[in-house]
Amino acid sequence: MIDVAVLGLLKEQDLHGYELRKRLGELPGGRTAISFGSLYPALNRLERTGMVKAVEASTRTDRRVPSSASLVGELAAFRARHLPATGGRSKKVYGLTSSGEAHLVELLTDPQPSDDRTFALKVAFCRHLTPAQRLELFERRRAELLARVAERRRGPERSVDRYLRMLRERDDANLSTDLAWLDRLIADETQQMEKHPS
Amino acid sequence: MIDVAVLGLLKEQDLHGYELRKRLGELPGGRTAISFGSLYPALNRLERTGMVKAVEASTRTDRRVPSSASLVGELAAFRARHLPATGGRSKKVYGLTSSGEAHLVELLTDPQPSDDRTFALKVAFCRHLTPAQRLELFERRRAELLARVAERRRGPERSVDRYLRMLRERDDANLSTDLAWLDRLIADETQQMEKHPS
DNA sequence: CGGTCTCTATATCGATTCGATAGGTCGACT
DNA sequence: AGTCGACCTATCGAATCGATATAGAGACCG
Repeated sequence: MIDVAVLGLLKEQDLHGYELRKRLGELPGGRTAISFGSLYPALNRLERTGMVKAVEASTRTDRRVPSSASLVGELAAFRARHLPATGGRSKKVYGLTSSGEAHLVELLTDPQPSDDRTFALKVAFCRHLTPAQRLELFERRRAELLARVAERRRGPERSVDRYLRMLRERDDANLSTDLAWLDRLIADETQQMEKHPS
Repeated sequence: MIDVAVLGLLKEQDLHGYELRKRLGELPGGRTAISFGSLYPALNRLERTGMVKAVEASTRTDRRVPSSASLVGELAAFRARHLPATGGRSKKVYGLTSSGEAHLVELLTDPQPSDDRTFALKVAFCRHLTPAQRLELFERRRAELLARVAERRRGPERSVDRYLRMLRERDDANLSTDLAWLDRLIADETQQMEKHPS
């Protein structure tokens, strides 16, 4: 769901559509980029349901420190800091409402299994969860992956086709990698909880 | 694209919608399953454009050897072989036309970059290509993955957030796995071409 | 015998998402 | 002077999904 992405990004900072899409494409998790054809309708929907509201196009929209950006980027940032409301069409800057903030946590802790893209997004914003909620998220994903492994084992069927066999091998390898990665996440989180017990 | 999947499956055997979807879910490549809401409109579209046509609900629709199927499956296969037109609603069995066959090869050799799901489908049916066409498919994919690696290196940005860092690590691991897998495919294919030069 | 469950099978609905495209402003390079 | 690319919002048609309706047949159960 695109909602997780939008609410997660707005949680940290008010943004307008174009910038929202750019940051979405930048964050890891493999192919997170979405099209404007999805984004703008989604923003309208979220505004209609009160999760998000348009804020005044504030001076100082951009708070990022342009640490090692390109020359063009630095110039753009300079302009954004000193010459409000320049460049392009008038921006419509969106901000998260309190009910939007609540909805984000709901989406992040939603127990129904997420597909790969959605899970990646959840991890990307899981810093807004409690350690216990994070552990639950990771454990649920682990269970789901183990179910996939089991399901695959049920029907090996020994394909006659070379390429189908190769595809299966690739799936196995990626599943193993993902499981090992998840185990590392879970171990780290457990350790954190032991060091700082609530 | 769903077309690759449908045409690829029909290339080997005439099938009806329900069975088509079942087999699609069975073949490897991770989450290849599609919904009926996609399949039936797609079948209508393909029929309208002459890629596919409804054939008579022949006796002997099922030619699969029920080698190690479940008991239920064997019974169903037996029935399918001996009692035509039993079970469920009347089937509409689709077959590939010659122009559909040509379109399949076109889709399989289409040089524009495919997303992960589509690439998996292409590999699943690449046995219908010539060795040279297969090599091209694999090499193009390899180039695309290398481009992703390069793009990622351009903006490391050293996230402050632990979970974003972990996501990036996971992406790196999966990319490496995929590249190694692809190299194996390419090496095997090259070897095959040397052994059996055309 | 009836009840109801699962499997087979086709089909459609509304909502979501995508890809392409069309606007429109501005500065930079040629 | 012209055009190129960045920024920025927006919409359209088509593709796809998930849920749901409909329906026949056998299986399981008391």
